[in-house]
Amino acid sequence: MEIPSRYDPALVENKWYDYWMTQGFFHSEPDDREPYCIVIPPPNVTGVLHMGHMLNNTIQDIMVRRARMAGKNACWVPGTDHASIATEAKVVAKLKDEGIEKSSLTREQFLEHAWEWKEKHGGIILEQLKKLGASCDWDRTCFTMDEARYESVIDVFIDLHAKGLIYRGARMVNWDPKALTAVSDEEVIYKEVQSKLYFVKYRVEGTGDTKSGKEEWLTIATTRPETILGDTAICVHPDDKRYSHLRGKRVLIPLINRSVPVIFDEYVEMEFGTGALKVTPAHDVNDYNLGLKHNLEVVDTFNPDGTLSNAAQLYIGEDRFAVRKKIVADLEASGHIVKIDEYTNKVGYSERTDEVIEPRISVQWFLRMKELSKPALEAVDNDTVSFHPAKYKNMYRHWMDNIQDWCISRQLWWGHRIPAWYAPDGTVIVAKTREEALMHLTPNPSPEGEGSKSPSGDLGVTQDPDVMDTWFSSWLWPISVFDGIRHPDNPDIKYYYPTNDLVTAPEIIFFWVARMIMAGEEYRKEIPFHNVYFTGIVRDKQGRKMSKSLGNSPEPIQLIEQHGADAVRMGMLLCSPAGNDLLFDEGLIEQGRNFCNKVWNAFRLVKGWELDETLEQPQSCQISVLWFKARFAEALTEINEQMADYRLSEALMTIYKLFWDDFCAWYLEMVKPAYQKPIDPKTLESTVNFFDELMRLIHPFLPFITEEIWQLLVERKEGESIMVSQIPSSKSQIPNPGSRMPDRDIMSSFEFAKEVVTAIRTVRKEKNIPQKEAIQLMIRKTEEDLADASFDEVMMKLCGIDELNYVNEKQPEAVSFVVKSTEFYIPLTIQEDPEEEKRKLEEELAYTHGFLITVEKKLSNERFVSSAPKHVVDLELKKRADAEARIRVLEEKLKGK
RNA sequence: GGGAGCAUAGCUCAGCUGGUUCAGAGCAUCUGCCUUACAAGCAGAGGGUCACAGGUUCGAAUCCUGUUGCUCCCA
Repeated sequence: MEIPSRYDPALVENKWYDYWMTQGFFHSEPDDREPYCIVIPPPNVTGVLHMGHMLNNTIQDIMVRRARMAGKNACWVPGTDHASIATEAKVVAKLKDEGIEKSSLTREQFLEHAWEWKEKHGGIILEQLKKLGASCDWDRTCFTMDEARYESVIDVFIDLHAKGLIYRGARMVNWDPKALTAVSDEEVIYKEVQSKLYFVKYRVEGTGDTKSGKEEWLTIATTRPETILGDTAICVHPDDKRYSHLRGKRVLIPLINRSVPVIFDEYVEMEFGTGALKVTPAHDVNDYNLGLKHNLEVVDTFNPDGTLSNAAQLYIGEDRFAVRKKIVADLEASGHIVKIDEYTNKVGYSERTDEVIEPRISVQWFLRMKELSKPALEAVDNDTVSFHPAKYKNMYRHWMDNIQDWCISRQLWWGHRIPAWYAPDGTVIVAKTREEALMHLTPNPSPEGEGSKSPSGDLGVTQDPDVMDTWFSSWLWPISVFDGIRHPDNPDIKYYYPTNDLVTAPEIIFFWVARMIMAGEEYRKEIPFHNVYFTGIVRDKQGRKMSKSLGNSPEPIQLIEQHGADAVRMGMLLCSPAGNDLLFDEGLIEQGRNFCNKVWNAFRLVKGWELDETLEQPQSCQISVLWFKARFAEALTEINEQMADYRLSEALMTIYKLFWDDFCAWYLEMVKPAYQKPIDPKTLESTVNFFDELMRLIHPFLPFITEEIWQLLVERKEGESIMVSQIPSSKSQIPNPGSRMPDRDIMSSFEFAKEVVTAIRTVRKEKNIPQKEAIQLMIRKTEEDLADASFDEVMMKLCGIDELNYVNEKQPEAVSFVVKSTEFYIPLTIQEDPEEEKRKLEEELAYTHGFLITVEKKLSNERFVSSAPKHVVDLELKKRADAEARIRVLEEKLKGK
């Protein structure tokens, strides 16, 4: 036998991926078939493949491959995302390593470096996805900043501005002092940190400043003493008796002695701290709102990079966290610190740079969300877009109901530049090009007034230096990959849009999913996809999120190299119940690998059979074929239902059991010829067909091994491939022609035979009868149990029975057992222990009696009989009859002991 | 602080609008086997008051209420 007993994925995976590529199987063009389309959640150009990608893309690949094999025109569009902040940070860091400061470069020079970086690193993940087997249409690969996508984003900005949905305004934004840009609410991650609560006292103005006057102090509690210099009020609750005497009074800010008013507002929690809150409108969102309400002064004490500004008066130019330490020391020295408590609070961090976010007032561009969110909310509410699992609908609705305007500008260079132009007089024009902007500014522009070279022509007009939030390009993705913004009627967008399924992580339901639905409704008047499948987060065995910093994430490519892509795909899926987080364990990949090996060895067995054309098909094989056909059809229905419900891991488990248990452990053992004996043509043909069907069923999950075996199973022509073959369907199932038995009867009849086989195996084991030693079996039927001999030959084969007889009498010199209400005897010379036998029988009898009692209890309950549905009552009646029959058999058997 | 969800075997999870011998699956564990496809295997076995306390019902893992514990989202 030249086929090795262990499957080696390294030998086959690249071979078949190359074959699929050269055959062009991944590419799709519109035609008259039904389309099936998925757009990939574009990975960052900064990223490398991590476990989350592996899971996410395995799922997409399974769905695309199934659709393709179901005869649909399947198209999976890949691409990458420019990741504005992350990429810019990487490029800045890289330049710094080379001794180049970003500030020393012009915008154009910097972007050259950025593009260079993107060309070098941007495609890494896509290349890695190929190792996983991803059947993306690589000819359609997109990038959020390539020409078509870039222009689409600009067009949309201009359009939404024209519609009055985009506006510019001063707001408190989440400022990232490291990246020097605003970020959206969604990009702030709140982390619990151990910090301190400082109790600081402020002197009430007009007390203690004359010799006679008694000093009076007001103590506040704060976690951010460095912002004290920006305080413009102290706020207390109007009902707070402790402070009611301070109405109309002012207090002095420590160290700088600025006088600020004491204000009263119900916003303050009396129980927290001292009940007195310092108000710093420039540096806290809530304080900002309080400031608006009470018309407070705004003193911005920070520079954009998080150092203190001139307005702070003290510590100018020093970092905010250094100042925190210093000011506490100074306050302590000046006697303003009352006490310092340990305190746990939540602090916002930038998702991209992990820097502590500084709330800051600045002028930004915003997108008004109320109007856009309405149709998008409806689409999910009425299941035009279905979420899987559906529990995310609640979360979605809640967010959409409380939606805030979207801050879409970022103070960065890498990205889609905001198409807004400023004239020296402050006029703002949104236009696609400088020329267009100039046309708006000067009704009759001079013909030579082009470009920045002629200041007289452009009147000193400058373009907004900022770019747009990365998600402002991602939200167009399902449309823009088909160029449907610029060319709304092109054949691709008309054919593929709306797409079918989106597979993504729940973490970006607002960042991305919700906004894509909005963009779809706005620009196509149609949803972008019918279904959204939310995968779980990949965690380690201890439930920790996998991350680079923890070092608890395996290197995916290494896993693939070690165990094969099929095994990795299977391992990931086995631990990913729909919508739940998955606790990844390399042991699961081993399970996947073991399964591949099982498939491989089953193939070795079948391939090794020698055919004898002259042989008749034995009855045992005939019935075995009929049984497996029925079992396969049953499993297929189950798998189809599970797939339709997006329960992929369950579908895979059904497949696992179908192949391993039903096909290998039972069917192959049933039809397997004796050692070195040939097989008959009918059985071989059926078995090869089963194998073929099983491979096609498994292929979307394990693309490589199934292709390898499918190609070796029978002679294939060049250009043939399992990935473009038909997936088994209930329609393709031929109802068993040679049998008079319906499938259901074959199945139940086999279940009975299985029980008998198991019982005989137990007897063999208990009585120490070696496998080689043949035994006799006698069956004593009862009237209740209609004789069914269809699997007798199968039983004989599986249990090493050389003689099988039906009898009417009890057999004295034999081991006996009961299945359902049929008695079986195996004649034995060995003496068995009558006491032990009796005990067992009594035990079983007691159990059956107990069971009968519970059934009779139900049946004697009139309210049960009258109110339960008929089929439930009938079932109880049948249970009673079965139990009674069994009791009769057992009792009779016991009498003889 | 506001909202959502979860709690079933050692682990990860199924268990639909209450009703099959309903308490399940896979893994892990234990016991036998190197039985000629596979020890990455084969044949068996054990293991759970369905978080806790009430309630509704002829009947509750399933529906309701409360308690406890955990997770996520928003502020």
